[in-house]
Amino acid sequence: MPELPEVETIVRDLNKKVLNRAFIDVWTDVKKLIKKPSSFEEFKKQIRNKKIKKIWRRGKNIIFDLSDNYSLLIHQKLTGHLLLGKWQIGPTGYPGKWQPLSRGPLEEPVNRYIHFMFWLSGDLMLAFSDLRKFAKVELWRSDELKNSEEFKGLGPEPLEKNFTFNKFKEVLRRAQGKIKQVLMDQTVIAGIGNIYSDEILWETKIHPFKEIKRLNDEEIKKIYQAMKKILTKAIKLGGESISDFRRPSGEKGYFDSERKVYRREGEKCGRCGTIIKRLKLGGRSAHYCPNCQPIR
DNA sequence: AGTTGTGTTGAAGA
DNA sequence: ATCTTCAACACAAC
Repeated sequence: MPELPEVETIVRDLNKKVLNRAFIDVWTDVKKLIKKPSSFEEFKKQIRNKKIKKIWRRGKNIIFDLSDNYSLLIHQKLTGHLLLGKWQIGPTGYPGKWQPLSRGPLEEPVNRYIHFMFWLSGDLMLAFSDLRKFAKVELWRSDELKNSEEFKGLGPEPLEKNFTFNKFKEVLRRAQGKIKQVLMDQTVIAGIGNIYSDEILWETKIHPFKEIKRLNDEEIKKIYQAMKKILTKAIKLGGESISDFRRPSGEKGYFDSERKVYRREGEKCGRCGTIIKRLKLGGRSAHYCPNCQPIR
């Protein structure tokens, strides 16, 4: 599940490998993932021969800034991830499936759900693997994307230097509801999902269901600090690969060694030994330690 | 073998 | 308006 650290990992890896390459051609077997422009044919026509100027992240969105004022936006949703390498449509073994031409992590099953293939200049391919086909692919005029409603609606970037404690307090004051839900609300703050909201709240010893209104300044400060610390550390480790996420090389991220509560229901809390529990919150799971994170 | 859980987002429902 | 539920989809685990 790519959240901010996973998306950032992909963006950093890609920036090292594909700058100044051009999109030569594109293939897909799920045209409906392209939400903009309205047809794959048009998408293909527009992206051809556009050069990659810069790759950046906004929330969980990956944006390729291209030549001629174009921007390619990819939201990986639950199971999507971009891969770099070389493939060919397999004539044997798995007929009709993309086969990596080198041995290694790209051969892993989780990297084989390839539904987009981009040919880049300089003899390199960019593949998009997305098991559940939830992703969103859009080609924008760069200036229109920056002024789009979906971009303006996104909350601030938690890791930006000018995102101060006072600004965090301000956005929380405007929000309402339970802290876990608010942390995952992209219009409040951009990039945090289920994994990191659970981890941040365990770190701060705050119950995921605690109402925003009932948080005092000290608690908000703790959340602010834990958020910066955990997201930064996760980026350093290349993200979390407990499930489908892989970096562009096909390799796993190593945040797993730091994972304290997410998907650890029934295990012992690393701080106090109490059994970690799971609660349902708006159709998704919240993992927490009932001793360290009392309701209050 | 059928049912449920998985988690992001936007749309539909209340 | 604002909150909750659900659908999109594929697979693992029960």
